[in-house]
Amino acid sequence: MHDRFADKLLQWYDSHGRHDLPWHHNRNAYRVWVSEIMLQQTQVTTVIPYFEAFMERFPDVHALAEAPVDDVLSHWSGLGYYARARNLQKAAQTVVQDFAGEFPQTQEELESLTGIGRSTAAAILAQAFGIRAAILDGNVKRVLARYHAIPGWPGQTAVLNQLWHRAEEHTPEQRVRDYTQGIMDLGAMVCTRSRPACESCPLQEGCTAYAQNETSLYPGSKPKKAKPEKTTWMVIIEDGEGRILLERRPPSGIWGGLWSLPELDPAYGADELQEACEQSLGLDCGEPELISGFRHTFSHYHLHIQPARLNVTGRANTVADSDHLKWLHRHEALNLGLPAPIRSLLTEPEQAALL
DNA sequence: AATTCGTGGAT
DNA sequence: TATCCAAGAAT
Repeated sequence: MHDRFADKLLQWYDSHGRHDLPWHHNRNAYRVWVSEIMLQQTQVTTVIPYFEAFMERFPDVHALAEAPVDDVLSHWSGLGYYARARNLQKAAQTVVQDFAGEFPQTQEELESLTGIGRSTAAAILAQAFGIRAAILDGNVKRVLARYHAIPGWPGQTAVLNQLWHRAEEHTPEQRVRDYTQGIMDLGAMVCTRSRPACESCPLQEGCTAYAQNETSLYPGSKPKKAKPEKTTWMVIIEDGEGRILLERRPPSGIWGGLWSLPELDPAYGADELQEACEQSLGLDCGEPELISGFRHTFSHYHLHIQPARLNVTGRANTVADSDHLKWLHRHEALNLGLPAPIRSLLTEPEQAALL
């Protein structure tokens, strides 16, 4: 079936699409792959500076495969969803070891690499190799849900299956690279979440939601749930030389593998922090100085962070440097993979308190 | 199928 | 200020 959808989209893309994003230059599978992983659930404007710095430090798959994991995480610090960074390096090592450093060119082999799912694999095939494959990211979901007036939330399997069917249907044999970029650009620039620019849309003629004047109904929104509230102490413990104690997070779970401040059970009162430091960390500390607390919001819960500063009075090395505990100067700590609010706390404690 | 996993832009 | 939700994947 000859699909006018793709023809109109491609014509629009030629004159109105984005042709000079950083990963469009020196295009190769590695750069396309890294950009696609960074762009998962993350806006383009946020990704650009991270992508530039990452490519400077890890210019190819070998550099990434050989790097210390802390170096990789530090380049991801602030970007969120840190499993992406850990998976990225694992996949780089797989590409080097199992694929002789060359990215595979089949959907199945790409999806075998951790962190690469159906849509990302298709994006790599199309963008890097010009192989026909259908993508279905947030932009495409929005465009297709409106064009075909597909009701329901795309998180539901039945809705998602319909969207995938339409995505496959519209993807052309020719110019898949431009088509793939073009449909994402259309979603980002014209078929936007709110107030879409339907008057300048090349697909207006066939769009069912537009014909019904109901673009705002598509795609269906996610059912909302109240986010639980959690609380924690975070302690900035300094030794006599002005070094701070940092603790590595467990490999899985929130902020997995990142370095953070030691946390103490919120059941402790402010007047029990010295005792808590002694019990949890084996450190003798002086009077705590409380910093204003603030709330950090994750995708699925709120965290009240109550920071406190304490100085070590006894011997700081009762806590030895290890794989999960380190004494570091502030500027050394800032070179690690730190969660955003902890980086903020260590950089501008008073500013962080205002968040 | 439903949860988990971050952060910040946009409104 | 609060809410939604981004170039999703793993479990």
